[in-house]
Amino acid sequence: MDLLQNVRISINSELYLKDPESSDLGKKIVEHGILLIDRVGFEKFTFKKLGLEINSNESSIYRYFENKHKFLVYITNWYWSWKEFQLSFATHGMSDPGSKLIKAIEGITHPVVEDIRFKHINEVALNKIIINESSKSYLTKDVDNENKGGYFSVYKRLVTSIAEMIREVRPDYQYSLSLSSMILDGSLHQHFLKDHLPSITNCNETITASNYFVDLVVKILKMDTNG
Amino acid sequence: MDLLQNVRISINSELYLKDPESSDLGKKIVEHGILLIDRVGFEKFTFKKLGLEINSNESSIYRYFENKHKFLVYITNWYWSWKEFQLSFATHGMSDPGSKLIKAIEGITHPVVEDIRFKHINEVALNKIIINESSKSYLTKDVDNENKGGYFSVYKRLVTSIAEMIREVRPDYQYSLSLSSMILDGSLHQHFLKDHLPSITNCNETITASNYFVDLVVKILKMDTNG
DNA sequence: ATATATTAATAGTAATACTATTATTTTTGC
DNA sequence: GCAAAAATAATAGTATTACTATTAATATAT
Repeated sequence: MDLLQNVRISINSELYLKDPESSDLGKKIVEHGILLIDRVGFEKFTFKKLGLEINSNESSIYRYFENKHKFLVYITNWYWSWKEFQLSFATHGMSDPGSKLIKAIEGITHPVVEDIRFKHINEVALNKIIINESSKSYLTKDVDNENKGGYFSVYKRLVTSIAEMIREVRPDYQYSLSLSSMILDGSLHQHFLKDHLPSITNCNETITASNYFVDLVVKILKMDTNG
Repeated sequence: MDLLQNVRISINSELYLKDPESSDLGKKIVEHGILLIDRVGFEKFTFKKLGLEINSNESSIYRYFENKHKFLVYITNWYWSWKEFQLSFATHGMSDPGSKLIKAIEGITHPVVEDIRFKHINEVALNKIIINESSKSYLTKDVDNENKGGYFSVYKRLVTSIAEMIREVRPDYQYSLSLSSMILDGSLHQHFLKDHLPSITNCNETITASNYFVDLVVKILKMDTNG
């Protein structure tokens, strides 16, 4: 029996009216919602178009999600939960803080590959959404309220975990949280630049964002690289 | 005579239909447009509301700007042109590459203060827009076209200038462009976190974003700090 | 087999993001 | 000082968006 079969990403129930994982329609909404946002962008994405896409009705989608903003927050949370899970799996049992931190940074900065365990989620499309659209989920006038409602707690927990790994390597480093949050956000930004404004990044197919960020962290924390 | 009196920020003429600097109404549109976006956020901002605000008509504003997206790109360009000007002024004549770079990074990362030379622009409000809304100007499906049209050339030039300063300090550093673009974007991000998600940043009123980024660059480039 | 829950269909609303036309006011050139 | 031109304001109209409300049809569970 494959233990991983039973992995489930659970999401703050404030973000939906009816759990999309609880029905076929719900899963279809999430699956094709991701594909549609990736295709047309968040601004042009509407529940009406999504309804057409899945041969369902706009009003049926509204029974799962209040509005498209909450849908974006929902899939963003899914993504970071999934990343968090991957990370704890990849670094589990590692005793050397240095290698553990580097492993974590590589996990965060590397391009995403599909995860067959979640059939209705296209992680590659979702990752593109995270790069192009996810900042729109918090760059709003409502951010303080939504923060209180726990909308960003998964993301914050991930930043905190990596900050902890940083402090395990270098306890006297003053800026572990800022460095950690900068790596998460900066990695998305460098991936965006590589695709759209390549003249202002050194990252490309050969020099990866991973290379850049690992080098950065090694230098800042003055880590030994045995080689 | 004050030489600075004659400073003018000139903006890519593709971004407007009629130069807003050329009339009182145009300046009023820019002035109150900035204040209104700062107040209600870019999503809720409309030309109709702006018309009401300045006792003018929606259709009159449309004679200056095609749409609100181009207005955002316009004021973003204004901001980066202004920053670029400030920076070249502040670092002018500095011969030591190290102090020059640090001066530049401080200029980029420090909170903005009002510039009396531009009466119709509230730079503090504009800076808040840059932090909260400016990424929406390039996180669109049209970014590649708009990039070809030169919409982001000022920003790219600024990234390039700072990357050059980095290479003057450390010519063998491989990632000058990525580091430079990360400082510009990351600084806005840390300012945002300080105001809205303070649990995932070390930046606050006493430890500034400037402190963090100067320390970061000094460590990455292994710069001598005489002290 | 019927009650209950779920989904689909239809209709409707206020607001958005514009365009087009006409009227009025302001500027300017002579 | 007056006519022509330019700029602005007012009005009206459109397709789309982001929903809400109601009713009808279908699936499911006991």
